[in-house]
Amino acid sequence: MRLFGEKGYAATSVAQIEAAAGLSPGSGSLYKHFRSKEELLDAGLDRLLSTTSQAIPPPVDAPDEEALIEQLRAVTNAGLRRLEHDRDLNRLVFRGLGEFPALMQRFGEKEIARVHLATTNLLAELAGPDAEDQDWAAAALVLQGAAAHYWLLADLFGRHPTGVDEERFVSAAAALVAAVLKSPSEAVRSGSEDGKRCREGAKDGEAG
Amino acid sequence: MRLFGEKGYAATSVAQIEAAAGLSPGSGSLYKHFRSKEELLDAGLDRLLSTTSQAIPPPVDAPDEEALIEQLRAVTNAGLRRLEHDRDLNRLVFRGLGEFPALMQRFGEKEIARVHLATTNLLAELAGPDAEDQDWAAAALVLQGAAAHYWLLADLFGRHPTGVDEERFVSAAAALVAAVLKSPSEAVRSGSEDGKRCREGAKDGEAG
DNA sequence: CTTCGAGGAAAGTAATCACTTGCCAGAAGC
DNA sequence: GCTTCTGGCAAGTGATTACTTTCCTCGAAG
Repeated sequence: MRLFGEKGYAATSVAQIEAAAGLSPGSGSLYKHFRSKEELLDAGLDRLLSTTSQAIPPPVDAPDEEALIEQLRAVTNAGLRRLEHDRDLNRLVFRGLGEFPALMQRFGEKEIARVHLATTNLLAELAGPDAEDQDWAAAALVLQGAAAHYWLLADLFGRHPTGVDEERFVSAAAALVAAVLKSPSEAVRSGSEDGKRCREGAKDGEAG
Repeated sequence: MRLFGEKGYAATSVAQIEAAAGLSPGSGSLYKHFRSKEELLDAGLDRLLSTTSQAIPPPVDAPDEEALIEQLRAVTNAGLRRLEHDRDLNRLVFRGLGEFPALMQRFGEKEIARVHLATTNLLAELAGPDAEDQDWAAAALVLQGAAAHYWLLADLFGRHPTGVDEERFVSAAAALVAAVLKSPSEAVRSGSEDGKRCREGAKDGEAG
């Protein structure tokens, strides 16, 4: 999975996989364990999806602004660390999985939906019951999308090509979210009629 | 370039390229125009980088909140349209360019830096001179990162896997940015000592 | 009418690919 | 001790790869 993430599925040869696994490259020893290269990808993706990091500190209720921002910074940081922890999986999705729509679908349903739901719930809880009609699902998308994109570029280039370091990014993201949590605009509501369709379905306090 | 973006560089064969170009697949006719497959990628990337969309409506000064949010929505929308317009280029960077660090570097310096600078200037202008010490470079990263990630996932999956449509996303992103522009938090400043290093170097009003 | 060069096609070439076959060492079962 | 099974390796298999060589056509130049 590391090789698939680094160089893509098509560009990784079975011989290289065997060498990385301690087997003799070129010998078909890999086929004593998997019936094909694609089955190996399938099994590996299953394992990656089942071992993704889960827990994130649950939110506290009604903090002051200082604590709120610190909490948002912690959540964003945890998201970045999560992306780094599941590095192979994330790389794989963006680079090599384009030719396998079925596997892509699995990732989209299992992982993206899970993280997005958790982030949505977190924002809704942090905002409190006063702003229940806001489209926190869309706001969560902005936060986690920004984090994912920052990590992705930093991963692709070694460091983020703009030179903005992680601390500055995390601070800016936390400030943006904190601003809407404090003074929610009506524009969030006016975005769509069924904007509040995505509800708090899972009550477990995971996020990231 | 379209094939490279769709299936990746390694997974696209010269025969497929020839077929897509109207040549007879399998014949080496491509080599009458390019000396190698990699030189084709290089030349194609050059052409894509030189034909990226440029102009975005320049910002107006000191609008009220309604107009400000509408402007931010327009900018975010323009960013999404820009990503779609340069679809092949963006796909290529995230999927197939991992094996060519030199080409990656070219994209990072030319394109990412350019868009990021434009977005930073736009935010700084919209915020006005009262909030010049804020880290607009990092805030711009959040906005354009969120947009890029939204587009990327929507492109990979056909539509965004969370089900949040474009309008909701754009509204949420505009609301977030509008909130910090209205009531800037000091946390943006406290992120880093040299947070305001990235200044307004180019005065052309491009963004997206 | 001849010359010629640009560009396309057919047919190769060597390398690499995923994958298979045959063989064998060693541990386990009886 | 004999068999059996697991898992490793060397040596292939045909397919596909990027790329080359050779030949052909066609249109413009002289």
